[in-house]
Amino acid sequence: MELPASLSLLTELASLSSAFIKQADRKLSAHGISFAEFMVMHYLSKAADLTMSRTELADAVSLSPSGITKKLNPMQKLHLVEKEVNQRDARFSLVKLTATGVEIYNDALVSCIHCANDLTENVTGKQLNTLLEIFAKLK
Amino acid sequence: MELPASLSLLTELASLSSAFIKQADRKLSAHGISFAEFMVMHYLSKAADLTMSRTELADAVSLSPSGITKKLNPMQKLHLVEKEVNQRDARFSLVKLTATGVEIYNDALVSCIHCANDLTENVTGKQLNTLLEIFAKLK
DNA sequence: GATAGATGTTTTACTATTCAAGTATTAGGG
DNA sequence: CCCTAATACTTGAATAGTAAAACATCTATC
Repeated sequence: MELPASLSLLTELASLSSAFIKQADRKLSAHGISFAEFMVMHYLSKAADLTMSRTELADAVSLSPSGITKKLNPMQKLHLVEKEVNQRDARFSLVKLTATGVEIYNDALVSCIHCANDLTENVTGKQLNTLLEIFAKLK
Repeated sequence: MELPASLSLLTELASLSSAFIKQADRKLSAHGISFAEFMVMHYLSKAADLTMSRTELADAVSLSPSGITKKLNPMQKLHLVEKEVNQRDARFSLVKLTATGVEIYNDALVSCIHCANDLTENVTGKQLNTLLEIFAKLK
């Protein structure tokens, strides 16, 4: 029985991403952070004023509301990020990447780029771009 | 600062796979199974005699040795899979998809294919195959 | 054929994540 | 104004995963 390509995509995507994330985790452990924490800092580093709302951030890194709280708590204690309460509406709070956070992120970024290059060494730059284009349609 | 495509691939892969798996989980919950459990049954269903060694299976679904034990335990209680001890070497044990397991898997497969089709509706069949070819090189 | 080491699995302790319930704050209709 | 409802976040309980230690079984050497 022949299974559809869409299903293969789903299963291969799951398997590939799990392998890639494990590899990145291993590499980033040298910087004392997980891949998930790297992703938090990555999105913050690209945001205006290094600041995002918690819900935006939660969406970006695919975490639930409680998930983002629990992920950010230890990062605050390490002074990688800081919380800012919105003056107009105290329910909203903002998260900002600190100077320390920027520093650690930049170090980790170098490792993470190395890791990503290693993981993709068997495909050409053109193929990478093709992948990214198709990924954009899948969102 | 321009980030390399390899890094974008890593981050997009993580984000896409997380979204896809959550969608599949939602769909499969109607059958009382998680996507991870579906994947276990999926690999077993393709194996000769519906049987695999635990380590093969663990590798296939990207779980640690202890992870596969904990995943299989409840599935055995539900009689979806059964354990068979290897006669020659009692350290090795085999996992087999039961008749009940096959039945549940086939039902779930239909849902999962629907789900995969929905998730990939914005890309052409040709693009899907391109993705799969490049994924094969990334392994 | 005893014993040391290798190999596969399970248990234990810990981390990460989610859902549901609880808290805090704001907005809007009487 | 004040109460209700909506919104953002946090906490508590439960689930899923890992790593490391423990356990069981086999292999090979003396």
